[in-house]
Amino acid sequence: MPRPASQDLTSAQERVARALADFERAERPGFIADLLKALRLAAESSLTPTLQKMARNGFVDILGGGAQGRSRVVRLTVKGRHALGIGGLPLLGSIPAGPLSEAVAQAAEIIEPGALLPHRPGDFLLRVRGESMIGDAILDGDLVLLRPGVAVPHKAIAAVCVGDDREGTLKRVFYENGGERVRLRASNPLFKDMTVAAERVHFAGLLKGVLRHVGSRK
Amino acid sequence: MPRPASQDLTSAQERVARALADFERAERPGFIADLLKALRLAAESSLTPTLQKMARNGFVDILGGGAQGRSRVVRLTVKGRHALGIGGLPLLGSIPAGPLSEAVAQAAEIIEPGALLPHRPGDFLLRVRGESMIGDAILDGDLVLLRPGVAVPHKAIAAVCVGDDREGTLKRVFYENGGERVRLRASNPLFKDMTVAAERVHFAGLLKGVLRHVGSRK
DNA sequence: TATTGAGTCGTGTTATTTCACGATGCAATG
DNA sequence: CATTGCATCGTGAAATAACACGACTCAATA
Repeated sequence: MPRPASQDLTSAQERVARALADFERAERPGFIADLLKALRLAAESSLTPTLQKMARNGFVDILGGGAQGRSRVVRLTVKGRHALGIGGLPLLGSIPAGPLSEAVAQAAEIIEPGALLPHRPGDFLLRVRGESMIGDAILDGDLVLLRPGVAVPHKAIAAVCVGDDREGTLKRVFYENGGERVRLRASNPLFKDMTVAAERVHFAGLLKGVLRHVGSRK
Repeated sequence: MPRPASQDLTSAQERVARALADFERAERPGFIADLLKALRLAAESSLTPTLQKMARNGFVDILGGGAQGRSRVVRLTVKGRHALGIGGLPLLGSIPAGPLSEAVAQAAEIIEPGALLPHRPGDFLLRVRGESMIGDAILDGDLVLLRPGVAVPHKAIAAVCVGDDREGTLKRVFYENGGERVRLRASNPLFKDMTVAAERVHFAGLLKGVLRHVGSRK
């Protein structure tokens, strides 16, 4: 076997990385002591040099430490997870024709689950009821990500409440008369436009994303 | 101020929780020593009782420890993040009419970012090109979550490759002649159906989800 | 007013960890 | 065959963290 390049993991490094992946799956921090047990290593000094090499190559982060007695915690980086072929969702350029692992290696991007739908604090989800936005490819049962407290641009889709209406609906927003009046349009042609005074309209949130589960979950 | 119920955080507990949230945002593990510094507490014994109460009430997890010299790492639980009103996306029952915090408190569910689109190892994303699935509310530029290696049910949508075609497309799949032939239908009526022998069809993945970003990301 | 509990601080003990050093076996390379 | 790098193991010393204890303040209650 040729000596692996610094982009790859040596066999021992891969063993360490897999153990770290197990820790991550169990949502446990990667304490050195636990890692030692999982790898059945006798002494901490058997692990540290390997770990330091992995950290130098960017496969893991070593947090804490720096002084004697101060515990370290090891974590896989995105690069480390990628090197194992796990974690994150590969965003492929085209439908994979050959073996999957090959396609994953060519993945244009690896997207972490948490980054799938970028959101800020304050954002919220709403489950869409009814077919009123079917023309904008939003179906009954879809989840929509809404952002309150931001300006709703002309022609954008937002969750709006009119007057004392508590329920509210998704509508495409058009400003008319220099902003005095607001036209609300459902994208289903069966629904008619509604035009109301701007002060009677309350924007609950601007549409930032759409999410749909197909088939049974998981 | 009345003594808070065990479901709420006392002021000191909230301070600790906010510090932990900061750590989480910075993707740093919650070492006791770092926590002490962030809270400007003089001694570790000032923090431990508070932490233990929070752990008993399910706001934080204390990992590690158990023996002298073995470091602990503290992490906010989902309940803890919820108590701070941060983290996770609240799935609301209806559009919030009043103040947002009230609506969030009534949230039917708090969804962690990683659980938004449930996926298994091996799943991958593909960016949809073209308007061929517009009738199924999948637009140009949407991301679709595909699961390879599972059976494609009748009438389900899947990424398919026919023959030597490498590109592949999203199609709705119908089995005919007892499974001998497969009819592939784009949901855009401008595209015609295609019927091919089952052995010439390769399913790259079964559609499990659709994801759309609206407007600029972030 | 007395009581209760939370939060804070300090001290001492003890177990554990990190760190630094050297030594060995092994595989692949030149 | 000698060299190089990796992985493993052992030892010793220094430093630190957890743990347990008691004491104090402060607020809200009964």
